[in-house]
Amino acid sequence: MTQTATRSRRRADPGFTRRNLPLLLLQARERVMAQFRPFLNEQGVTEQQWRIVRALLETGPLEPREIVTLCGISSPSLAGVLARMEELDLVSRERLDHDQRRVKVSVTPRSHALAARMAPKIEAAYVKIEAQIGPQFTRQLYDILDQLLATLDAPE
Amino acid sequence: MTQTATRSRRRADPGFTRRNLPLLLLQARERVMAQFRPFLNEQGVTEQQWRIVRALLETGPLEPREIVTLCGISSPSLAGVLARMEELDLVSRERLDHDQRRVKVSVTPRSHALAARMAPKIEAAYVKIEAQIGPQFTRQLYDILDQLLATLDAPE
DNA sequence: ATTTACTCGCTAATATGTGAGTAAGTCAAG
DNA sequence: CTTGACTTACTCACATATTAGCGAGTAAAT
Repeated sequence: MTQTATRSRRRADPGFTRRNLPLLLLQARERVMAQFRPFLNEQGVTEQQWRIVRALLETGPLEPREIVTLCGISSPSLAGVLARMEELDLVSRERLDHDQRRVKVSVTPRSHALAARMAPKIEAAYVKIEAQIGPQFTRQLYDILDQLLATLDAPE
Repeated sequence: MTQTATRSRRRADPGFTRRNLPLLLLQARERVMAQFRPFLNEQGVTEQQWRIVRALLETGPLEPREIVTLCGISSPSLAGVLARMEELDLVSRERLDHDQRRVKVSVTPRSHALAARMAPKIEAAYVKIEAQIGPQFTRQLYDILDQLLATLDAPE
């Protein structure tokens, strides 16, 4: 009976030999994000909006194409996100003179003010996280992620 | 002038001292997922559907509450996902007799067949990934993620 | 038996992700 | 100068995420 059950389970269940890596990365991100989410909600910004504001502050004005690759937001999503952010006066958009296809996205005073309110809390959360997992482990984590990203670049 | 520019930039830009960890984890997951996505599309299943099928096959029938924590899908999302999966005959749902609030979600022959078609390609993709990043690095990656998840468990 | 607190799955409204496709703009070849 | 390949941002249809809240069901305390 046990034999039959085992046999039929084996026939039906492919029996995965590897753990679910995308799921592990998803859960890891969620755990980290949970440390920051309260501050985002407090300030009334979404994760995507904050990612874009932070990228613009660090890099200067960007074009949608660049935001897509830098922030990991798909082009169709970005269209709506930027429209809402412009409505909220978090960014401004303007066409480039020499190439009417392209757009320049810039920060506004309002997003500067937002970042000024957010930054201390974000920094404090990072300090707390690093204290929990240890400085050596923190370095390892960043190193591993950098190496993974460097190795698996071209989707093919 | 440069001084003025610098001064005004400093006033506006909080100057983040930490790299964007959630973004790094997001990008890492996306790079890995890109190795599997073609197979999912080929078989006509979404990422969430496949995560659920795989969890059910590995663990046996589950209740929605358990799927939420195991698969990292929020309860509101899961309602729609399960409804569509039931429509596609990928899972079956039934109320528990002794507690009418609860539901048991089970796999169907169709999802068994799906998994049988998927498993070899998934396994091959893992082999390819591990070959690219090396076996030692692979272990480090899983270890780091496990430790991170073990350390940052309770959101508070 | 009834109130009370709680659990569970679900709905509603809005924002974002995914896959396919499109219109306008640019540019090089004919 | 015009055609055709290409780029860029965008739209559309649908699936999922997020936040809040709801209604039925359960169980413990009255």
